[in-house]
Amino acid sequence: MLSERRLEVLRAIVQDYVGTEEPVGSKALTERHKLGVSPATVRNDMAVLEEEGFIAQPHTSAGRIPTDKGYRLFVDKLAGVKPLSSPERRAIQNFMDGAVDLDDVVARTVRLLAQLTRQVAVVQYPSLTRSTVRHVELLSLAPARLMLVLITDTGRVEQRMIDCPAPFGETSLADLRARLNSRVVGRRFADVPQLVQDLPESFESEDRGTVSTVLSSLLETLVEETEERLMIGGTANLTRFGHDFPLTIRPVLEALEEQVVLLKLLGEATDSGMTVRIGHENAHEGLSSTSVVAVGYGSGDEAVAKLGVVGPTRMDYPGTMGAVRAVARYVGQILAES
Amino acid sequence: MLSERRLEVLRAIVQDYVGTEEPVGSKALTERHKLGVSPATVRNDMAVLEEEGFIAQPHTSAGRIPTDKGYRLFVDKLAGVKPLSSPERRAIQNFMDGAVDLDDVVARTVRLLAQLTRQVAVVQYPSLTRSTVRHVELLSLAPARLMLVLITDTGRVEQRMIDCPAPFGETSLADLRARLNSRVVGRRFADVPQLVQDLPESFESEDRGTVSTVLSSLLETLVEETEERLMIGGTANLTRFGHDFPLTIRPVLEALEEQVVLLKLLGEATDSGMTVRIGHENAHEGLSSTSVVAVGYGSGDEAVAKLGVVGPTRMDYPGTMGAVRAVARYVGQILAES
DNA sequence: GCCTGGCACTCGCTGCGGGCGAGTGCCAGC
DNA sequence: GCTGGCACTCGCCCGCAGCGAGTGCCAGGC
Repeated sequence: MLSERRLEVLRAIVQDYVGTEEPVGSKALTERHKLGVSPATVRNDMAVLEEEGFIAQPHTSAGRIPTDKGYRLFVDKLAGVKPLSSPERRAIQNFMDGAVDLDDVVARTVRLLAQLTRQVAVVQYPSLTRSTVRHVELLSLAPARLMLVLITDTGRVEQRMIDCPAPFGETSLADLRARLNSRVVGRRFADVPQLVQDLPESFESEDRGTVSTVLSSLLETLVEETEERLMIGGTANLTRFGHDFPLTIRPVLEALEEQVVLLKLLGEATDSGMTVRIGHENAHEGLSSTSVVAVGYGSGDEAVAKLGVVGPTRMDYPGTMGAVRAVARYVGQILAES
Repeated sequence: MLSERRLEVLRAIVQDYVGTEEPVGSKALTERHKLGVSPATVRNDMAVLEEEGFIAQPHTSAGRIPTDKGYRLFVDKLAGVKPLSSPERRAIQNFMDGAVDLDDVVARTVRLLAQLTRQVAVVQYPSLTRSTVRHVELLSLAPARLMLVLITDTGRVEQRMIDCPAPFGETSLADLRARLNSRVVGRRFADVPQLVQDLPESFESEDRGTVSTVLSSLLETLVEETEERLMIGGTANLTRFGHDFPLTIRPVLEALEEQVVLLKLLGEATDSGMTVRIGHENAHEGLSSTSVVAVGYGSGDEAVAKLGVVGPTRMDYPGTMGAVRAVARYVGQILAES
């Protein structure tokens, strides 16, 4: 186990390195932090920290920089979550309050997060699986052509065309619409399949085919749209990455364009509480020099989606975590209100 | 007026520079192109071209690189549009044919364009103003709460909640729905306001308020949603920009995040035919070292939106223009079919 | 036993100077 | 008007030396 002071040294190294982007040496450390010991002592501590794998030297006879493992320890044990300042809180409020619809909420959230953290922001749209149904509508566009519209409690709308096996009368349509809604409104998407399972049976045989078609279309929509969308922003912040970044930035931009990768990334985050993945902890190769800070957000007590930021492993973890948490809470509130 | 050969020299310079990314000298030129004259002659021609502002030297005693003006001349007079190879055409077809809905079409188009041109692709969603109405639906969610759903011929769906001043009966609702649709289906969005102007008058006085509310909501949707959306992709290609790109890439990423900027950019492109804006011809500061190749596309004879790519001024114009044009045509076809 | 000052050593960074070579401009000749 | 020749420019590369931040180790002191 590392002594108290050695942890303190690690904390100081992380803080200084994050601030200056340059390897930090023993002398500079004792000058900038009141450790109460001499550089020589710090050097000994550093040697131990290096042996344990928490810090490393880029070259012999250069200062030390934290390793992924060092950041991990820092995040787990040494750093708290830094609450936002009240001007920042007010800024969030002002920025978010003009949002008019779900797209707008998500778009504003992305911009806000990117600005607050000065990093790349990723916001997942509220997932359908965990949402509940507000309304299901069926429109008759042509005698044998229907349109299915699904409205969620988070304000999202999905639509889909249906070609019916046989013409479907207005009354049957109204009937189906009414029964469908009475069963599923207010229920979770995940529960819908069971709830509608026996619906076709209660219809006349001539309509049964169409009803089945409609239902399977509805279920398909549920499945398909469960693959979730997301929005990213603040990619320009990648240019603050470091000096050598042609090589660094490229794989990151590529990863960011792969929605699948990002969704997986957010998906890996635990449901509750904040998740921080540092450097190689990220499964994706291109993100091995980045850290991901993610947290779930939701309109009620449960998370319906996640948001977070992607930045260099050398990032201000307490500040970033504070911003991510604050934004998630606020977005949750907004969704709950609407 | 420049002689035939001098134009030929300019063309050779552009081609070589685009290929090698390095200033091109007189000797290399005569070796790689059969100009039939000696390097000395080419030097004289280069001196003239430089005096006229078509090429420039980064440093004294280095090769020449084309200026914006040089590229402009190249694009206008010297370069054709290079048609795609048939494998490329087939690739487009394969790639686009699996698209299931409008979002998917746009998403695939972006990826395709980015891959073909190896540049940043920008695709605007089909604009509502020029689209026509396929269907308007009104749903009653609660006694005094309606939902308006608007479906376009390009497959786009917009929805909006309406709080009514007074409860609105099912029959009145059906009536309004029918009359509304009979007036606007198949018409252009731009024409809708006139077409529905006198609708409230034909209703009972007790319903008139609600009808007006619904209509104004409809008109609002039209106006609001006319502000168009777009999708971008291939930003990772920015890393191929050049050697010095921290400074180059940053303003470009920033500009790309400003949807307004991009929309303006595409908006400036002429409606028909391809538009190429080179370097400082772009109004936006951050894009002064990029060129934009844009073209309109549409489901019928008229353009409903635009798409294009953003890349370094040093780009393969004939190839890029060919790819952009081919993709635009193909997307147009797909939209027309659906 | 732990901390400290001292000391020799490492090694990346910077600046300097010279040689190289691609490229140019000019000029005289065809 | 084209060409070969020639002197010149100047950016780039390379090697070298000096500097200095930083290290590891050691002997001595609390």
